[in-house]
Amino acid sequence: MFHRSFDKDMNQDSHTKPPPRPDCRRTDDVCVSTWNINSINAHMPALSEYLRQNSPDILMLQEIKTETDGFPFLELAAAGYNAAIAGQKSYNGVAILAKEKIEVVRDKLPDAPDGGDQARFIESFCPALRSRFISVYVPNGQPPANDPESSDRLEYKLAWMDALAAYAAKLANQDTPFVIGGDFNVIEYDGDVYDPAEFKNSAFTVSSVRERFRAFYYTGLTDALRRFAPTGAYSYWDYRGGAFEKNNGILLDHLFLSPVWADRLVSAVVDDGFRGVPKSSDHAPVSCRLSSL
DNA sequence: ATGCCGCACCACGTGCGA
Repeated sequence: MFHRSFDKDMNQDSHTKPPPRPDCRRTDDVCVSTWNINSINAHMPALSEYLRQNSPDILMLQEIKTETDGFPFLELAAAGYNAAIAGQKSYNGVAILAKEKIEVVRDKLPDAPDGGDQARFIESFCPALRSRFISVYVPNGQPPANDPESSDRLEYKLAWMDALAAYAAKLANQDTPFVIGGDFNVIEYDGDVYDPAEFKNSAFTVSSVRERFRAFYYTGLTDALRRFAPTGAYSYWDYRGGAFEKNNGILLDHLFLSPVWADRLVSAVVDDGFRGVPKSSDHAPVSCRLSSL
């Protein structure tokens, strides 16, 4: 009787779809990540391992700290990745890694201060994913140690963020879906830092910076991580003082989705295991899954 | 108040980062 019944059930189900697999197993999803790598050459082993384990379709990188000449194109190609880069010697430098072919749309933020001399922005288009992907590294804004009263760097940061908000507003009026990922160097809420008092009135928390951060994403963008990460999720931990072990972290890295992608957001997470490995960046990757267009 | 750590480089000291 059991077998008879079983066969009958099978026949009844033969024209229905199989049960959905868990989200993490859906191979048609698009995985998009961002990571402040703090020198791509110093942290290539960790990057290779991240690509092998997580296999993101797109990875936005910041602080690659090299020009094109020193960029590890060959190793990345061996790992199955194309790269678009806006490089700079020693400091800054951004890139976008992609499994599929990508085209550089621009390698400077329009109307950035100093004409965008600092390599903090790169915009790509991926025909296979029918989307733009933009990697940004917002200026730090803190004064240098030898001139703690100066405001030049904060002013540069504010001007840069004004230009970013203006550009996001332009993108919002275009049809192409996009993701803007990067290190925004903003502590949006006091809950995004282990000790708000220590960062009070810093270039990460002052209202002028928070206001510009919101002006940027209030153009209609969705912060992927906010949908899923709890308060107290961090993406940066200082190298000093055992900050990672104490979880003395800060949330600085974000993935912002245009509306079409926001409707397809499946999950988002900080891959904080990659902050714990030896010779790691001081930032962890942030990644999200999107159901494909 | 300072260094705490780790990166790059006109490198054995300095600038930068958050």
